[in-house]
Amino acid sequence: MTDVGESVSNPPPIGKVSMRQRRSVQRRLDILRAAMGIFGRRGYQRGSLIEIAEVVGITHAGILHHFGSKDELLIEVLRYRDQADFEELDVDHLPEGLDLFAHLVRTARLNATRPGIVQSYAVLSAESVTDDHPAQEWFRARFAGLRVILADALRDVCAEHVVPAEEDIGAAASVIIGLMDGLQIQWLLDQEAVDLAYTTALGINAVLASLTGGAVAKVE
Amino acid sequence: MTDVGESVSNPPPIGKVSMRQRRSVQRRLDILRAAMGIFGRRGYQRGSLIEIAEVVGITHAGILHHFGSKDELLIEVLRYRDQADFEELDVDHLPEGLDLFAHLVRTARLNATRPGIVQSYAVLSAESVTDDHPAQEWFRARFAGLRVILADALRDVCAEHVVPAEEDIGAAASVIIGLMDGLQIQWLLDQEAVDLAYTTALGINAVLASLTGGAVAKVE
DNA sequence: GGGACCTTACTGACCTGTCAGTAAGTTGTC
DNA sequence: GACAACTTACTGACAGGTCAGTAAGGTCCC
Repeated sequence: MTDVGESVSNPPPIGKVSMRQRRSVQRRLDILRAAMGIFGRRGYQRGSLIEIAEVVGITHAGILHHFGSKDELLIEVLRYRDQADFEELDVDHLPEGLDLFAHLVRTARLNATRPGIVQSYAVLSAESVTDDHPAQEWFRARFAGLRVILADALRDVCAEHVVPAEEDIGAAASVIIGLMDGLQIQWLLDQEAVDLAYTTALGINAVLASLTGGAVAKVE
Repeated sequence: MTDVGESVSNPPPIGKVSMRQRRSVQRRLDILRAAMGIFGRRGYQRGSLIEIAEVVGITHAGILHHFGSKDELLIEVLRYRDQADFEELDVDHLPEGLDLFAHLVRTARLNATRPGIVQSYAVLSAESVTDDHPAQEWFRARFAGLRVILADALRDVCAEHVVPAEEDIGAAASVIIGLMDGLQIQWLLDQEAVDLAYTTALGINAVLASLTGGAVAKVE
């Protein structure tokens, strides 16, 4: 599942900002954006600091000056991605209840316009399950958090109708996250064959309908 | 989606088999199994021929003698995995109609007992979307084939009830494949938090119910 | 049945390339 | 002049792949 915004601690600049500071912040952003692109296209393992550095126009040692190691850079990229999503979708907090699911479909629609970003997320999340991967804990926590958010929203939606068993709520949350992620991979491999937004909406609506006994309006 | 068996062309041995031939076949199998384990645990990129060779008890050059290159080894591993699934589930042809979906849930139950195999599939399929990945075409073809199989089965199931739009059949097929794959990643990251078989069944049933208007029995 | 001859299954040394990371020097801003 | 933001130059590890050589198996001829 690409992209559900999450608050990111970005300490606001206080007082005067020197030109040097501003340049440094800009460089870090440049590097993060480049890294996101390279990691997306090539994966974390194959994507090298040298490639990233070339995009930015510096040497790979310059990147290590800003981010201590490749692993740290990866974690920062993941954090940055969350924040960027938040801004792009122009929301400052996640919607609740049924609105959350409409938001997810909107996100899928947005994602269909940016394969690079989707790819970075899809590749990294799957890569993270390998032994000792630097992003493993990050993704574990992220999925756990997402499941809670989705479960809350599902409980909301169901409250007015039949209330399903708690285990079904949890399972349905996992299924929605899972189908979004799985569809992204199929879509990345064959964008002609899979309509990301349409299939995502169909899947989410199927889960919602089955949980509420069809008593809920379709999101789109 | 891990594992839907597919017929693999394994030419039957004709006439007498020399000891050398038998040993060679056995070695190839040893290597394939070891490679599957290493690629699963470490990914294709991180998993090295030297690691695989150590498991088998030969040198990495020995592996390259049997398989011309690391890329070729990967493709053979994928082929081998398909074949092994077929045998393990003891089916010689895929079931049709509603039975196919019951089969998918059974597969999920089996998969829950073998994280290594699931991991190899999940990691490799996601890795394959990166630029110039040696398994990209293989996975593209595999997903396309799966979508056709699932779409056929869905049409079967729906035939006795309402017949949905053709695009919804295709989307539903993608969703089922996607949710199985996506759930595997969540499960690999946190096997306590996700019940692979239960969530898979819930997802599949939700899609089936939504497509047929709830007029179909649940699979389990 | 014994030996010549070929093939297969390797090993071990080596080559080339690439990588992350480090240390020391340079430049420009505050 | 102090410090941040670099570059240049390098190291050490490790990767996949090549190649010559070796040991053993199998085949065929006498």
